[in-house]
Order: sequence, then structure tokens, then C-alpha cells
Amino acid sequence: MIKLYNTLAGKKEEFKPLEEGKVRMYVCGLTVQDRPHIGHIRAAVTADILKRYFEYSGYTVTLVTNFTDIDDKIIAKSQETGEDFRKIGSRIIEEYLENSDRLNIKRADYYPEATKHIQEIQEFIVKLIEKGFAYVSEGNVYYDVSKFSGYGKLSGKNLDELRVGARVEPDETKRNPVDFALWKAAKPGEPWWESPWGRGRPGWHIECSAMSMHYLGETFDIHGGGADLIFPHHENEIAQSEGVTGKPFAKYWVHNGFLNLSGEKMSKSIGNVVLVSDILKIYEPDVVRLYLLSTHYRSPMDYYEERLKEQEGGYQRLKQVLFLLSQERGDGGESEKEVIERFREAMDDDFNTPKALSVIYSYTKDIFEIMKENPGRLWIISAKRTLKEMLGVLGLFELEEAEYIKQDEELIELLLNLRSDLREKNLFELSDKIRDGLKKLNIEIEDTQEGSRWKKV
RNA sequence: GGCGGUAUAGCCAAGUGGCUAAGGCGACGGUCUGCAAAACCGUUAUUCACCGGUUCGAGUCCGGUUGCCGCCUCCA
Repeated sequence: MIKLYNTLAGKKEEFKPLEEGKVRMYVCGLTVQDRPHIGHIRAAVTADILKRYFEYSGYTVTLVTNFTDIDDKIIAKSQETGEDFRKIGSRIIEEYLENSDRLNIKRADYYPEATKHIQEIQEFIVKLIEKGFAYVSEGNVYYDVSKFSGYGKLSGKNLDELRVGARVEPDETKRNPVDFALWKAAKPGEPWWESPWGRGRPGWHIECSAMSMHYLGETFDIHGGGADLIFPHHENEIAQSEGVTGKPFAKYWVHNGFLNLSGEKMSKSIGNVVLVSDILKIYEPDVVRLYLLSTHYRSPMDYYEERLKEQEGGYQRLKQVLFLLSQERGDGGESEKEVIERFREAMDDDFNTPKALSVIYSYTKDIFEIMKENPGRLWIISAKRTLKEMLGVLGLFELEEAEYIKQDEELIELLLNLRSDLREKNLFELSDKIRDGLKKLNIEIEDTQEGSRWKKV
């Protein structure tokens, strides 16, 4: 039984899918105005862990992660640099997906972009106007927040307080300062699309409502994203979607905590960002994953490079134990139920990855100990399977087996070179020892005029 | 000001009322070793921000205080 914290309920709840055996989830990706930083990837890894663990638990998961590729900031950036706004978007999307692949984040099933769903967005707005939730004002369309009685239920805010909040930008064309734009009229020089209300572009929140409904239906299981999206973004999405359908939008709302830098939220506007691309130049992807998973996804995290570096110790340890176990080739066997059980308990409890990692680490300790006593082949294969099963759910060390094979090959080359040197010095007793030793490992050496070759037999 | 979160060892971090407070990193001591690395063993929180309360029993529940963070404006 998986429990997850639902922001809407303010507590952990048992996960019950809307449709047996299936999980439909939508996670807000990024607004593609700037290169992805480590905070963005924390959200992506969080979504990835949910997807992987649900799949491991037998669910079929449909994951949608959007890219908002048109908004004020992107336009501003485009006007500033002269680069076409579409180009900015596609460049950043490319970098994001490349980072994401390197970190072994499973691809979402869909990565919809706002500008490719203008049709759906407009249809959505039309419905909101028809139902009286939205009004047109000088080429803009606004959502009339006062018409939606549930407004504030996600973020725990109430309208009166929001109205008092002076920080909401007053706009003469709005009826009420808290109303938000569904469609924005284009100013001269801005990108636009034709619409029933004149040339313009979608507002910020509408694309997520339109696209999530398009790909996942009117009601789906999980909606997620960073904690800063709770208000106003997700609150507004609820108002839009439930306004149109009259049905609950998402059943569970999952928000990941922030990654702060020097005690402050990592943010483009403050300028204190650490790019994923820069981190990956220095650290192994698995080290970065271990780092992100070492804190529960809802807890805030402070970024310090030393803490990332710290993870290298654990990384080496895990690598070492896998290497030790890889002496027995082959997979299969049974995994150790009791260990897996503890792992699942941790993950069932709102995806508690730090706890899950502690199960892995203490199991690693057991393996080292038992390996000293020459356990049988079956035990080793079972241990390997158990360990890889758990690591796989966390998306760790999935590429290692192939690497070890490569490492073995390099090792054999090293021995052959050593043997050649010995033969040149006529130290045949030692060189034969190498040949006999390798033969026992089913590796045969053939000496040819061009040098030594080897093959597995 | 309102809302939400958080406070556990040198650092990171579990702990969702009950045996001696997980796990990792680091540090120190030891075993092993030609040297080194790895591995292994041991040590490293009488105490969980503070003050009260509930309870046979609280890090865990309740009330209060303080610190830190986030949201309330674009933001993963």
C-alpha cells in the first residue's frame, strides 16, 4: 500500500488509483526561458522516482511533463537577444532532455508544448466564457476568480486576504486584481496567434489545464511540481479545470521541496543558480542522483558542493560491492524477500528515499561481510539481484554491468601486455602462469605474429 | 501581517507513543598489507531548538516561545 502526501488534503493518504492498475500523472516542467538548474532536476527526479516505484509496484504509469514555451519572460528574452522565441525554447528543451537522459530519468510519455496546443487552449477558454467563469476585456480574457467557490482550497488562501495583498499587479482591464489572464492581447512586436478575441497568446496557467485534460482526461490521479507552483499556478489550474468540467481535477497533489543555494531559493531572478550541465561536467550522474535522493523529496535542501562531493563515498562503496558481486555472471535467482520488504516499506511511505537508501547501504554491509566467507554462486546471484532490484527502482547503477564487462576487457589487455613484457625477458614461467590462470577463467590466449589475441571459450 | 514547512551527532539524514535514537559521509583506533587502496572490526547523540502539558511511557501527541526556509509577484 503506497501512501503519499497530498497537498490538497494536507496529509499523507493511501494511494488509490482512479482506474485499477493505472496511474495517470502530470508534472509541471519548466518555462523554457533559461537553462535548467539543479532545482529543476530535483523536480524531475522526484517525478521519476514516483513513476519508477509505481511501475515497480505493478502499475502502468502515464506521465506527462509539459514545457511552457511562450510567456512574458521568454518574449522579453527574445526581444533582448534577438533570438527567435521558438529557438530559445527548443534549445533549452534540448538541454533539459539531455541532462535528464544523462541522469537516467525515464522519459515521460508526453512532453507537450504550449505553442503546439493553441487550439485546445482556445477551446478551453471558450468553454470557460460560456460557463461564465471568464470575461473578455479589450482583447484579453480573464478568469473571474470570484465565480469559483473553491478558489484557495489547494494553497489554503482566501480571497479576501488576496484582495488585500497589494502585491497583485493592478490592471485596469481586470474586474478584480486577483483575476488572472487566460488570453493576453498581443502588444506590437510580440508573437501572436489568431483567436476569437483578437491576436494574442495564452496566459500562463491555461496550457497546463488544457494539455493535462487533452492527454489524461478530465480527472486524473496525480498532479505534481515544485512547491512554489502551489500558488498561484496550481490553484489557478484547479479553478480553470474544475470550472469547465465541474469535476475534481487531480486527486493527489504532490509537491517537491526546494533546493536552496546559500540559504536562499535558487532562482533565475536572484541569479544564484547551479546549472545541471555544469554539475555533470564534474560529477557522475549516479552521484548526483544519490545526492538528490539522500533527502526526502518534500524536505527543503541546501545546495553545497561539498555535500554533493560527500556522496562520492557512498557511490564508491556501492560500485565496489557491485564489482565484487559481478564475479558471478548471470542474473536470475530469487531476491531476498526480507530485504526487499524493508525497502518497500520505506518507499511505500511517501517515497522515503533516504530510508530506502539506508536499507541498501546496510545490505551492502552484509554483503561485504558474507562475501568474505566464500558464499556459493547462488547466494551471490541472489544478492546481486536483490541489490540491483532496489537500485533499479531508484534509477541507480543501471548501466554498470556493461561497464564492468568493458572493465574486464581492459583488465585482460593489461595482463596480455604484462605477459608480452615477461616473454621478451624470457621469463616464461611467469608468462605461462598468466596464460594458465586465464585459461582457468575460460579465456584462451593465442600468440600470433602480430601479437597476442584472446577469446572467451 | 496571513498561509505552509522545518529544527535529531562535526556534516547529511531516518525516526508517524514503547526493546539499548536507523543509515551514509567525515574523523579516530585496530585487523589485513612489501607499500598503497579497498574491505573488515571498534569508537564517534544519557539525548532529539527551548518552555510547559497529556501519558505508566514522548524525538514522536497538545499548547506556547525562538530560529531558519518557502509561498502570498515570474519561479521546479
